[in-house]
Amino acid sequence: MGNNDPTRRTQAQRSAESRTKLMLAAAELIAEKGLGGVTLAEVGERAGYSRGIANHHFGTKAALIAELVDRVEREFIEATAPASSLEVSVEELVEIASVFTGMLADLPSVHRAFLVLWATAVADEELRPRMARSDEAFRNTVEEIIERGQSRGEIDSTVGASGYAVGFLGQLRGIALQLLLAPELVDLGAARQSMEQSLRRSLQPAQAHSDGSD
Amino acid sequence: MGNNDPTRRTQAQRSAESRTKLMLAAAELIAEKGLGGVTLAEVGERAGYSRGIANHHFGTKAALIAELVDRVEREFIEATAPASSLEVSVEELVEIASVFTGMLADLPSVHRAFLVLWATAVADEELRPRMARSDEAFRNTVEEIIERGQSRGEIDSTVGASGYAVGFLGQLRGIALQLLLAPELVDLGAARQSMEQSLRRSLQPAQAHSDGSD
DNA sequence: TATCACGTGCTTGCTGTCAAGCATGTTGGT
DNA sequence: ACCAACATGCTTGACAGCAAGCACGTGATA
Repeated sequence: MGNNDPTRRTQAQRSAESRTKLMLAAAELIAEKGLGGVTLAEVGERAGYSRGIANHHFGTKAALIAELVDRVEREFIEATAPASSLEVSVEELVEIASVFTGMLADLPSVHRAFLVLWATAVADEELRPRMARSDEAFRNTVEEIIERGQSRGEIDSTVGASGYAVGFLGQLRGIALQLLLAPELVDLGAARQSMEQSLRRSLQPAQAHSDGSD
Repeated sequence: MGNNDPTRRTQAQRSAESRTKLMLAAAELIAEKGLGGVTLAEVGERAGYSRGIANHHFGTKAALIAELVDRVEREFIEATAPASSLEVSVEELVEIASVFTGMLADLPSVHRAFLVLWATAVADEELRPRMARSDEAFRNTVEEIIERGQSRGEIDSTVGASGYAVGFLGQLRGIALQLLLAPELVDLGAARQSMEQSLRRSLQPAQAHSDGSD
C-alpha cells in the first residue's frame, strides 16, 4: 500500500524531476534576463529548491548550460518542424516559414530561451560552434528542398540554393529577434503574410506566375 | 618653440583623445568577447592606459556603454547608408541590401560591435529600447521607399510595406549574425546575389517581369 | 601654484565552487 | 512487517576570485 503514497517518490524520480525543474527554471531566467544575467543560485530558487542545487546536479555552470542548450535546441527544432513534408517544394518552404512565424505569436520561455541563446552565441566562445551547427543543419535542409524542387521544375532554376538558404534562415531569425526587441512595434501578421508572398514570387519559375489560391 | 613640442598637448586634447581610444578599445573587446565578457580594467589597458581610467572618464560602466552605443550606432548607420537615393525604388532597396552585405565581407570591429550589441539587446533591459528605436527608424525608411515606389507603379501594389520592412531588416540582420556565428560556413557572395534576385522578383509589379540584365 | 589627467591601492558586493551535515529514499536481515 | 545500515538528494555555511567603484597619490598642463 505504500506504493500508492503520492508523496513517496523513488530517488530516480526525485532526481529527474529536479533536473527538469532546474532546466525549465534556467530557460525561464535566460528568456527574461539573458545568459549573463542568470546565477546558479537564482536557478535553484526559481525551481523551488535551494541555492546550491544546480551546482549539486550539474557540477558546473557550463555543464548546466551545455545540457540546457541540447534540450532547448531539440525542443525548438521539434516545434518548428512541419508535421509532414508537403508534395510541392515551394509550399514546403512556405509551411516552414508559417510554422515558425506562427510560433512567435505566443512564445513559450523555452523557445524564447533558444532565440536568446542563439543571439548570445554571436559573442560566446562556448555557444558559437553549437549554434553554428544548428544553423548549418537547417540551411542544408532548405537547400535540399530547393534542389529537389528545381529538379522537379517547381522552383526556378536560377535560384541559388545555398545563398537562398542563408537568406531564408536569416529572415526567420531576424524577424524573431526584432519581435523580441520590440513586440509592440512589429506587426507579426503583416510580416508573416509578406514573407509568404515573397517566398512564392522568388521561388516560382518565372513563366508560371499563377495567382495564389486565396 | 614649446608650441610645436609634439608631446605637449592641451588638457582638452588629452581628454578627448583618451575617451576616443577608450571607446575604440571597448568596441574591439565587445566585438571579440561580447558585452558581458568585457571589464572596465581591460578596456583601459587595451586603450594603452591603466585599469582605472575608464571609470575616471565615464564614472560608470553603464555610462561608457551608453555613449559607446550612440557612437557605434551612428557609425553603423553612416556606413550602411547608400551614397544617394536612386531614381527607381526597387533599385534603392537593392542598393541598401548591397551596401549592407558588402560591408559584411570585411567588418571593422566598430561595426561588428554594433551587431553584437544588437544581438545582446534581446536580453538586456538597458540596450533593448535603444536598439528597438534603431530598428524602427530603419523599417520606417524602408516603408517610405516602398510606398513611394508603389505610388509610382514601380513596386507591386499588393506588397505590404510594413510587413515587408520587417522581413527586409530581418534578412539583413539574420544574414549578418549567421556570418558572425560561422564565417566559414556561410557563402556571403551567394547570399548577397540571392537576396538581390529575390528583392527584384518580390517587389516588381507582377506583369512587368523582365529578365535581369545579366 | 592650482587644476586636471592619470595611476594605484583598496573596499565591497556578487557569484561559482566546495565541503560538511541533514533529510529522504532504499536495501537487506530478522 | 519491521528496523537498522546505507545511498542519494538536498541544504547551508564558507571561501576564493573577479569586477566595479572609490580615494588618494603623482605628474602634466594652465
